[in-house]
Amino acid sequence: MREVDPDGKRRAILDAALTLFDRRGFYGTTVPAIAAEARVGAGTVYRNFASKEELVNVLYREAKARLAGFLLEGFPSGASTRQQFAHLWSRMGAYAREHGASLAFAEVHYHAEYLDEESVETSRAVHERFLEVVREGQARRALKPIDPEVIMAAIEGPFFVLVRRARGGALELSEELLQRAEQCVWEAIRA
Amino acid sequence: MREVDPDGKRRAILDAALTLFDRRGFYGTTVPAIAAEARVGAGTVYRNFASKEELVNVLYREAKARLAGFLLEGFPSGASTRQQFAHLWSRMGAYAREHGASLAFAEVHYHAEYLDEESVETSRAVHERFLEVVREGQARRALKPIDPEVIMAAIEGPFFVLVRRARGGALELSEELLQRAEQCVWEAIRA
DNA sequence: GCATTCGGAATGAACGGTCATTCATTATCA
DNA sequence: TGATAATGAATGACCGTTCATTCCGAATGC
Repeated sequence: MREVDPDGKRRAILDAALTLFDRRGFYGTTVPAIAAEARVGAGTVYRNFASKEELVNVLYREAKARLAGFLLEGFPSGASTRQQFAHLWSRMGAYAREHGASLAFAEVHYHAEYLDEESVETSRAVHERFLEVVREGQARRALKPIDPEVIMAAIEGPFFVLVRRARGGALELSEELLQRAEQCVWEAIRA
Repeated sequence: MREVDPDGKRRAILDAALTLFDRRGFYGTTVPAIAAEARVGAGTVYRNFASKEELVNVLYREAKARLAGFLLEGFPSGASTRQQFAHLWSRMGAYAREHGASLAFAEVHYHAEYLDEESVETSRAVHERFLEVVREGQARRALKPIDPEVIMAAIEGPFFVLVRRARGGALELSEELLQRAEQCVWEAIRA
């Protein structure tokens, strides 16, 4: 089979788009700007993606899937809920450090109107996967027996606020800070 | 003194802008669209605001100030930290219900590049005001003696996630849900 | 080995449309 | 009637997208 995109132009376009969408949002980013950042001609963007909308959707699904894959990598299915939570939290921290822009992108574009059905479905599926982890923790009586959405919000929420403030330069996402936060969040969700 | 803007056109423009910025963001909203939504001519927008940028900044500062004022209205300075927290949480819920768009606007535009120095300063000052409340709770040994930013994130974060999901139609911001969440958050931050 | 041919990849100037903003004109009212 | 408020068509810039053209490496013929 012939290799697709041997020069990695498609990849370069996706990376450039991520950088710019992260900085100025979907409407604030122009296709010529993406092309320039990727060092390709404007036409090349349209050789790889049907439209600016398709581009942002491909990027969104990729960001969501990559995040979910990263968090669940090495997930200790057999371990205690406390240990499972520690795993997820630590992976979240690592992901924020390594792929900050991608993380912010996956989070902030939640339910934007340019997201198509497939993207919304991807988002829903990823969310559902983590709800299952929460439900399992509840079944073991390790987590509070309340609406799983509240548990999810108690985990995601503080994390995203800290990541955002860190990306804005207001604080450093140090190991210690994340560990303090982990302790708080665990006390919020534990049964 | 002559009354300024007796027809409330400035107000109408601000309200229209909030509706549209909330729906499609800053770059996704056009000035003619704001004018149409406010039922004024496009030129009238420029009679009241120097530019689209000034308009969004005025709106942002107004949203931030209104939110802070609302939360601190009737704040029980003499009460226990637990009661102070209950007050803030309940006001947050009321604000989300009454001014959802304004709340989302004040939150999501955090550190957008079209915000000017004055807006950033307003944001910083409001944040600082709430940090002080946290520090007082820590001084009384009612809250965990950790970085106040973590405490703030533990409060704000879950709340904003729930509000966002509720606005997206994924769940209802019921009184019961908010009370469960309040209990979780309190356990996260209490000493 | 070298010249030639070939076809998809890449390009960026050009296009129709829309943007933020202006301003000549009209409407309003003290 | 004069001063101010309001208007919306006009403007120049820039948008997303197209497509005639160029580029480039593999295949072919000699």
